[in-house]
Amino acid sequence: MPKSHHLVKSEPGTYSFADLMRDEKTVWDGIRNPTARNNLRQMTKGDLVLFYHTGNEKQIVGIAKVVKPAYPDPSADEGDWLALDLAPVKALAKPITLAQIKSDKKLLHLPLVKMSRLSVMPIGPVEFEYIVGKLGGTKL
DNA sequence: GCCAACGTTGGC
DNA sequence: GCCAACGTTGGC
Repeated sequence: MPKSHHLVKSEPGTYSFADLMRDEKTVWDGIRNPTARNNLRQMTKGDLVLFYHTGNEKQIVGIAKVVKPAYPDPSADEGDWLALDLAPVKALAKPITLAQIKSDKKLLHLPLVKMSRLSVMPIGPVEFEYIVGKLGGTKL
């Protein structure tokens, strides 16, 4: 399966990228939205994931990777929900704010802009590279 | 505090 | 099966 790129959101007060760096690995569970769940299902081992902070920050702060693809969410009592395991790759040299994304024609179409409730979404390879490399000033 | 953009629920 | 009302999330 070809590699894909995604973006996940987290409230930094609940679980931040710094927490992921500290833990070295985490279970990404608790997703209760069908669209987000379907996106989780598309992610395979080794896929890179942008890590976005919601709330006061509203910015992409780091890159993570999938270390274990989707499996039934252990935190779900009922229903068809998925979790997966994430590990940190590196923090972005320069975080990219939502305002910056909204003001950039190349990124204006990202689901992040209009579908504010969606917590897991695909990102095209071109956009991913543009965000990480050009805007984020980060080399993988 | 309000609004936008969903998803869910329940009456019909 | 439709859709109005309500709930939720996240941004402004």
